[in-house]
Amino acid sequence: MSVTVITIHLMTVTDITKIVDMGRWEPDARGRLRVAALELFAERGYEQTTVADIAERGGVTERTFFRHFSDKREVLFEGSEALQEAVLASIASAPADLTPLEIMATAMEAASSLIAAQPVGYPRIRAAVVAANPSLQERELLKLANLGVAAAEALQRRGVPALAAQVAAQSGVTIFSTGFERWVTPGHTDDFASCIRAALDQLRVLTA
Amino acid sequence: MSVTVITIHLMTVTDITKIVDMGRWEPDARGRLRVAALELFAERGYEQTTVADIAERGGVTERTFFRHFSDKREVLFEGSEALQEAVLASIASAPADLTPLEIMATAMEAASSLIAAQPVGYPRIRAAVVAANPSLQERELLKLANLGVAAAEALQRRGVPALAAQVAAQSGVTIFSTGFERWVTPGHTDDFASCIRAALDQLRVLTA
DNA sequence: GTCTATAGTGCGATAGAC
DNA sequence: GTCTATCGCACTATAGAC
Repeated sequence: MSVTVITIHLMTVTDITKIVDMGRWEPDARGRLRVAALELFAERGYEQTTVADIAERGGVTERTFFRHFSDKREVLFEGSEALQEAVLASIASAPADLTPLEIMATAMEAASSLIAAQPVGYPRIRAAVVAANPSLQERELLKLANLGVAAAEALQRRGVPALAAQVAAQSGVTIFSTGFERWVTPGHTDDFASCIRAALDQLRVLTA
Repeated sequence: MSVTVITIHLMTVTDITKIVDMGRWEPDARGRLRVAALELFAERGYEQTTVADIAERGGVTERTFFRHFSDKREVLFEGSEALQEAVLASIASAPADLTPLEIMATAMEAASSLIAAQPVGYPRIRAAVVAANPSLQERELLKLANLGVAAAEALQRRGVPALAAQVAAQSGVTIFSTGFERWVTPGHTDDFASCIRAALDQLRVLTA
C-alpha cells in the first residue's frame, strides 16, 4: 500500500518511458538506482536495505552501484552540486546594494526553487527518510555545512570581510533549513520561499 | 617528530601516572583508547588507522573498543553529553530578562569554558584531525545539530515560541562554532568566550 | 570471545556502442 | 579497432549478532 503510493510519487512519466524503452543494455542506471533506493528506504528503512537490494531492484550489480555512488548514502544526494552552483551564481550576481544577509536570503530562495521544482511529494518523502536515520542526517548536515563554506567564500569574493561572510553564510543556511522544515511540515500551505523569508524575519526580530 | 609533539600534548601528568601504576588489569581503558586514537589519527590519519591499531595501543582487544565506543568515530566525542548538559542547564537557569539570543550566547560561553579547561593543545589537535576527515566532520555536525535541537526545546520550556526558539538555538550554535574556529586559529590570542562574543556582535551588525 | 553480514575497494575480463 | 559501462571476483574493515 505505502509501496504503491511511494511508487506513484517517485516515478515520473519520463522515468516510466525510459524503463519501457530500455533494451538489453538499459540506459539511466543511475536514475533507476536513485528511485529504487528511495523506495526501499521508505518501505523498509535505510538500515534494513542493503546495497545489493538496491542494485537488484535497479537491475545492476552491487559493484555498479558503487561505480555511480561513492557510498550508500550518496544515492540520496544527487543534485546537491547543482544546488550549490545555483547558490554561488546567485551570490555572485546579486545587486551591489544588498547587505550580505540579504544576498544570502536571495540565494537561499534560488536554491528553494530548485527543490520545489521536483515531483510533488518527493522532497517530503526524502525528508522523512533522512529524518529517520542519523547516518543520513550526518551526510545532509555535511552538505549544508559545505554549502555554507562555499557561500562564505563567494561573499568574500564580493569584498565581504571573512568573519561577516562566515556568519552571514551560516545564518543563510540556518534560515534555509528552518524554512525547509516548516515547508515540509504537514498542514503548512506557504511556499518554500515564504518560509525562508519568515525565518529571516524571525532572525531579525531576535537580534533587534 | 610530530608524533613526539602530539604525545606531549595529549598525555597529562595524570595519564602518565596511571600508566606507570598500571598492574595486570590496567584501569581506565576508555581513557587510554581515547589518547591512543587521537595520537594515531594525528600521526597517520583517520582512515589509515584501524580499530585494531587503536585497541592494540590501548592494550585491549578490538571487541573491547566497541564495548566502550559504539563506532570508530565516537572515540573522539567523549564529553559531548556533558557539554550538552551544561548548555541546557545554563538555558534553564538564565535570568528572566535576557532575550533568547542572549540566553544562547551565555549558554555557549558556558560550553566554551568546558572545552577551554582541557589540556592545552588538545582542542587544537582534535580540531585539526576532525577538519582533515569528512567522516569526522559529519559526526561533529550531527552533535552540534542535536545540541541545537535540545537547546531549542529548552528555550521553548521557558516560553519562547517554536520558530523563535529554533532560529535562536541554531544561531547560538553558529556563533559557537564560528567562535571556536577563530579561537583555534594559530595566532589568535583572544579567549574562547571573547571569540563567541565577537561572532554574536557580528551577527547583530549583519541583521541591523 | 567467535562468527558473520555488510560496506566499500582494486583489478582484470567482457560486452556493447561507436 | 577504441571507448566506456558493466560484471565478477577477491579482499579488508567495520560493526553487530550470537
